[in-house]
Amino acid sequence: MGVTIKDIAKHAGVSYSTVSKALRDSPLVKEPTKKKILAIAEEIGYQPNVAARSLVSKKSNTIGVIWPTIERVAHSALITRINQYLEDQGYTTLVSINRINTAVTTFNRFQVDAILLFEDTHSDYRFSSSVPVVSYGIASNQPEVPTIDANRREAMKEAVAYLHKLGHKEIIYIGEISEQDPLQADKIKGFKQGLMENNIPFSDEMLIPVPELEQYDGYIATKAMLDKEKKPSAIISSSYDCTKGILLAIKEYNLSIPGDISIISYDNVPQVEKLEYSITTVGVPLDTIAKEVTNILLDTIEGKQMDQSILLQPEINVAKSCRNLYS
Amino acid sequence: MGVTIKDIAKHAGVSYSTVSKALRDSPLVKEPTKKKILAIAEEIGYQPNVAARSLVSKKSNTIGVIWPTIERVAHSALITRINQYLEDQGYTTLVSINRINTAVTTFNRFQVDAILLFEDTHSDYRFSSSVPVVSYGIASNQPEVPTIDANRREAMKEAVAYLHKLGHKEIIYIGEISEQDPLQADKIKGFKQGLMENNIPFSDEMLIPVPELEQYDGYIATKAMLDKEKKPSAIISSSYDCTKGILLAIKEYNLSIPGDISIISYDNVPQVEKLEYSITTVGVPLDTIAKEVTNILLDTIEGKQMDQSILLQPEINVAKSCRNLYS
DNA sequence: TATATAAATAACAACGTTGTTAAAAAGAGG
DNA sequence: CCTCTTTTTAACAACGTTGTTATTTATATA
Repeated sequence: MGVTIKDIAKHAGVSYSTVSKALRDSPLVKEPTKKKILAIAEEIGYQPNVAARSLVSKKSNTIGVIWPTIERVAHSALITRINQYLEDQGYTTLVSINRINTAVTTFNRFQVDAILLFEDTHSDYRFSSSVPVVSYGIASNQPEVPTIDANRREAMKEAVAYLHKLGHKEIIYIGEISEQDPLQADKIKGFKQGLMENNIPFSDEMLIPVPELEQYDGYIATKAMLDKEKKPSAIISSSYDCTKGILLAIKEYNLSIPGDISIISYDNVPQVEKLEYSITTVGVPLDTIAKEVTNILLDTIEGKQMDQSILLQPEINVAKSCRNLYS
Repeated sequence: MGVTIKDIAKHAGVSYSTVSKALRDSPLVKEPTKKKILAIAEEIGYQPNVAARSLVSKKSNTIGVIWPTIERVAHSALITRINQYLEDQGYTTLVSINRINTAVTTFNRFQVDAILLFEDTHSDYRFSSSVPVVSYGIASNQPEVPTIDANRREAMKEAVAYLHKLGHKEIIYIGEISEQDPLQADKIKGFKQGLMENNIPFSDEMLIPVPELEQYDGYIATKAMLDKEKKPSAIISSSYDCTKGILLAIKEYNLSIPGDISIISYDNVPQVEKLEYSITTVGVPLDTIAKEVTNILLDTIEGKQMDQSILLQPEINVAKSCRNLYS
């Protein structure tokens, strides 16, 4: 085990420092020598030792992702995407599923170049990290940790405004009604604000709660809602999975979209393309978020000063699921 | 940035080698000195440098977990549990969500002490690793990689045998019918074998397919099944989530468990306790799997030779969801 | 009190790499 | 053919730690 540059050096009959330079493609070593060394390295299966390398270079080309709640599937698509972008930039991501403090400590020991923190709830922690930390989702309770997030509130406001522009007044919101989860709470705030700004009176029946944001929950909630005599003209769904369930329920009741009922879905994930209906969505495209987060991580590594808090602006992706009541 | 043992040494007025020993709680340094050094280390916020440490000790006290399919939630609970056990043993886990080959390379560079590989599908890869690899789920196509898994086939056989013992003959299986996914295919094999061994003739209608193993899928499939005139006397559900959906559908049809219909669920996760009904389950308890996997990893690290393939035997957890037709 | 022995601490090499500096080899100019 | 550059390669220190060996200090024995 453990082929080192010294082994390569022996095989090639050069000094190990020459090998090091050849492997890093330094101009300080002649082309033929470089070729030869590279070939030998390949042949004897050389793998650079990160420990040694980062010991001297103080860089590990690794980003630590803290994701304590893997059991909740919420961020997995985003993390996958970010991982890809970082890989393109020559970085490796490593995920820790431990408590925030433990994870920060681990990543500091490993001298990752930056830490990306996903947190779902406002938990009470406090850590010190010599490695820069960027938080996605909700503002960390460490004020010095910059945060990036999608502007959920704005998205919901836009959704309401869009529906109102099409003449909708009986709008309902299907989603998680939780004070605990600030991400969900924010959406509801946006919904209410949107109503207010468009002079639509709010009432509690406009909020249909679901226990979780899964397909199943959307399905059940929608069926219960459709069983009532008074049906809304439009539904705002608070997540893609929820939307899937809503669509199925609507189909089961033989209602047409957007003929009988309009629907706009939060989340801007590529999967919407695959749905049976062409669904209008609002939100920050997953890919945009991934790109932004990646860039911020890279900037942070390069020591660029950044804003403390970045809110990504949502986009409406108009499809055919909302009916214009005026036409 | 970067408090090192040399800094501690200066503060304490001792040599850095003494500090190293004190921090590792070596008997070679006097108790008062140790105390003092520890205090100073704490005070100035010392964090050992993994790079340096593992460079010399060739150990990182880290286990690399390869989990390329984070978007599928299947293994998350198990990974969480394993992570806990390993933490108790002084190990840190790091998860890579990259392709198997990339992940193996990364973990080799990082010199983790062992690699735990989760793979869902038979993919065609081949890697070389100087670090020992243990695979969970399906046998790796690298014969030298030991595999540990739950005996799904046996579990299903036991489920059928149990139901047969209670007098059931109209048994159906609700689950994913996929040739692609060897884990699911194995369950079905067990189901069929169980039928055969108990002289129950098999027919295709006994297999109710679901697109995925989610709650929603179980719900829909069960409803469709209950709409037919001929209802089974017992259902075998192939996952916990599926079971949740099945229960809801049954409830919606005002059928009683086990009065009208019996149910036994695969998966042996602690959450069953929280279900509305007391459900009989079959499978290897999640915790048992986690413990076994942890032990095998630790054994592997210590260089103990192990069997190439370990199949964990399932247990039946009898509750009140299966009716005895003879009584 | 001098000496042998044990205990505690210090010094140093090593791990595998990189960056800098020194040395050797090759070319250019007279 | 010798000197002066320039190119290429070699040598070496450093990164922060651990394990081994050497040195100092304290303790026990005669």
